[in-house]
Amino acid sequence: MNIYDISKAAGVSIASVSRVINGADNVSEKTRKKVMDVIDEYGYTPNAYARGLGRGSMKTIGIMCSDSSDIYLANAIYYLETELRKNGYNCILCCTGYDYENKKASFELLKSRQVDAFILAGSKYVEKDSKDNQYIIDGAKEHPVMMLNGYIDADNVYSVVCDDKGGIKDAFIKLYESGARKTIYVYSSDSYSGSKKIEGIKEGARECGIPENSLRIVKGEKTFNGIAELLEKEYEKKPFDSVITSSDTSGIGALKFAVRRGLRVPEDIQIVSFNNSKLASAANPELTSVDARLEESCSRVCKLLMKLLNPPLDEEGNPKPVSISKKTKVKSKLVTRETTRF
Amino acid sequence: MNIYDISKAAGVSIASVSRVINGADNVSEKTRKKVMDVIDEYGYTPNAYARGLGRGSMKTIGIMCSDSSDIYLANAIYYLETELRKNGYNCILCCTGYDYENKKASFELLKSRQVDAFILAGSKYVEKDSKDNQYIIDGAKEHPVMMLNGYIDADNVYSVVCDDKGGIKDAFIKLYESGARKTIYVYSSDSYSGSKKIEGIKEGARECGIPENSLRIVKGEKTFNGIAELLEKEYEKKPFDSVITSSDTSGIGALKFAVRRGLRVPEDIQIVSFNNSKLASAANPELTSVDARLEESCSRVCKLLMKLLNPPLDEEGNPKPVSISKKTKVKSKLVTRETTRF
DNA sequence: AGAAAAAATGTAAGCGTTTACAGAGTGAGG
DNA sequence: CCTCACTCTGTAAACGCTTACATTTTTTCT
Repeated sequence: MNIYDISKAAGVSIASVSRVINGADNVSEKTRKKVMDVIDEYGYTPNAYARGLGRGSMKTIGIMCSDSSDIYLANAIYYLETELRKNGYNCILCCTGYDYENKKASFELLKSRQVDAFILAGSKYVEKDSKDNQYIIDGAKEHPVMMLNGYIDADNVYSVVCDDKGGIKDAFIKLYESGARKTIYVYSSDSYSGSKKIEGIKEGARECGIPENSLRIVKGEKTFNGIAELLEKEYEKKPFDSVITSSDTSGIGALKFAVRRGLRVPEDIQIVSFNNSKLASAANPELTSVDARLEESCSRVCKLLMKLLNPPLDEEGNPKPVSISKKTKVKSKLVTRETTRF
Repeated sequence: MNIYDISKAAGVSIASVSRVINGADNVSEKTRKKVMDVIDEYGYTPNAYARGLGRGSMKTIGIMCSDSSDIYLANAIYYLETELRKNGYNCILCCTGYDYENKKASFELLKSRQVDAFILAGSKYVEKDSKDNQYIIDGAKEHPVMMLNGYIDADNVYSVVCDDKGGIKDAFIKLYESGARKTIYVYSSDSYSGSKKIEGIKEGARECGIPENSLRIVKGEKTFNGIAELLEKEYEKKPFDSVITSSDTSGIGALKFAVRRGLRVPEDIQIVSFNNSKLASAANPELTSVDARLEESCSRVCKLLMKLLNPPLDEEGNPKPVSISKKTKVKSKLVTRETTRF
């Protein structure tokens, strides 16, 4: 059932059918009705490839994320997909894993799918070796790239990032004010936001008058037990009275450590995690967590993207140049629950 | 940069270029090299629409799920997407929500994207009014529909379901054997698997010699607090000594109830949840949970799909008819942790 | 060396749309 | 009644690929 079938059945030309299904305004009511009747009867759905070929845009966004089963990213995908679909765009999802080659291959793949734009969700798309970001920079020459919680300085690459640094800094200071003097920071991945968080810790310490060399910053495997065991070892070395973690998953790990060690939370040890995902409120006791304002961030990403892809037109029908800042920062917010004394 | 540009630059015909990029074996090494060199130099990516148009398949699977931020579904999406991509297929994701009209609209949308098949992930796609499944049944006439944890009896609709009934039944019996005599079952959605689980409870009770009318089965909102408050009310009415929940989210709710009420787990009250997602092991104490074997189920879905879409060929190159059972059941498995005495 | 078979390559016709442009129909104004 | 302007409709050429079929080149066999 294609446009020819419909045109034949309705006794009009394919151009008229095309006009009707695209809601053009230069079609007579009579024709519109004839066509619609036939479509309703036979249940025709236009072929999106042919459309894409014909008009050069598929109204499709490629979303890359390392692992959609990560609670944080799963939420991001949900927000992004829902919002984009409202705007008439569909999403092709690629779970790329963490490996550079795979990430690059996924990008190419989405390119072949002629996506109108890319969204790189999560902070894993900024490689340490900046040469390895080249494929993104090149890709951006054709289609805009939006980075959620990542940042690369390049043409046509835009970022929406959470204020990781500020969020962590606030947490550190709050802990200090509530009496914590021996805080340990646990993180599990080196990434754009990862380094910002470490900056936050350092800044917080500075403001509290803690010398940087007495700061404890450790890296562990991003699993509940991985973190719990890491903290166990660290505690053996030297006890601490509070933990800040770079994710809720690690926060849960910290909690498990405390339980196993028989430490009371928050009396003996305070914990602040990051993201404020479902895990934070699922925990027992519930985790105090820095809310990364994911929904807000995703909504910004979509809004910027729509502006870029459908720029407003001037009187003559030419797209007006839009000025969009390359980096949008979303303020994080500390959500106080049961694992802290403040 | 299209196939003509490449063919010109390489001094061969577009057919040869096409053969090279599709890895056909009837190309001379010389030609292949010429073409590959040009492609490497200019960085050509074939246009997937044109390909789809040309060969009638886009190698794309449409995945529908109600809410990709649900931990269970997020995992499913990850497993499905990863596996399908390994087989050369891409996924278009649609988060449809729970509303019938939206689900139907999403299905149509994927149809217009000419997906080669549909995967309906989660048990929310079997409507109560069976008329409302018609769009799926009709759609299946064109492209196979795979249901993950749902079942509709129709041509070209295939199901992979977890043995919900058996899993819940086992949990019930285990609880009984460990001394539980007043078990309450909490669920939060009516769906295909939802009704199977209730059957499981009833069967378990029967085997333990508990009369069906003394069985407590209650329905609540699928949030931590929603479930906790529901149980609080139920406990006021009449205490119970064990809870089975239809999801880990509800299991966490049950745990919150116990904590607030000051009940010791598992001494005063035992809890068994369902799915064995990350939430179950994040909980404190960790939840005993029925593992729905999601990874196994997803892998089955993909394998079946690949068989359907790429049936083996006989000597003459015609597709051999494959016989695929309409319903594959995956055995669930009880994972014992800290919220039960067994 | 020549014929036949096999392999490599090229040509051209689709695939189902969109859209510029041309053409037909309608109504108003002179 | 003719012309002009306007609205509506149709024709045909893209869009970038795949692939059946025809043609050319190479290899094999006698």
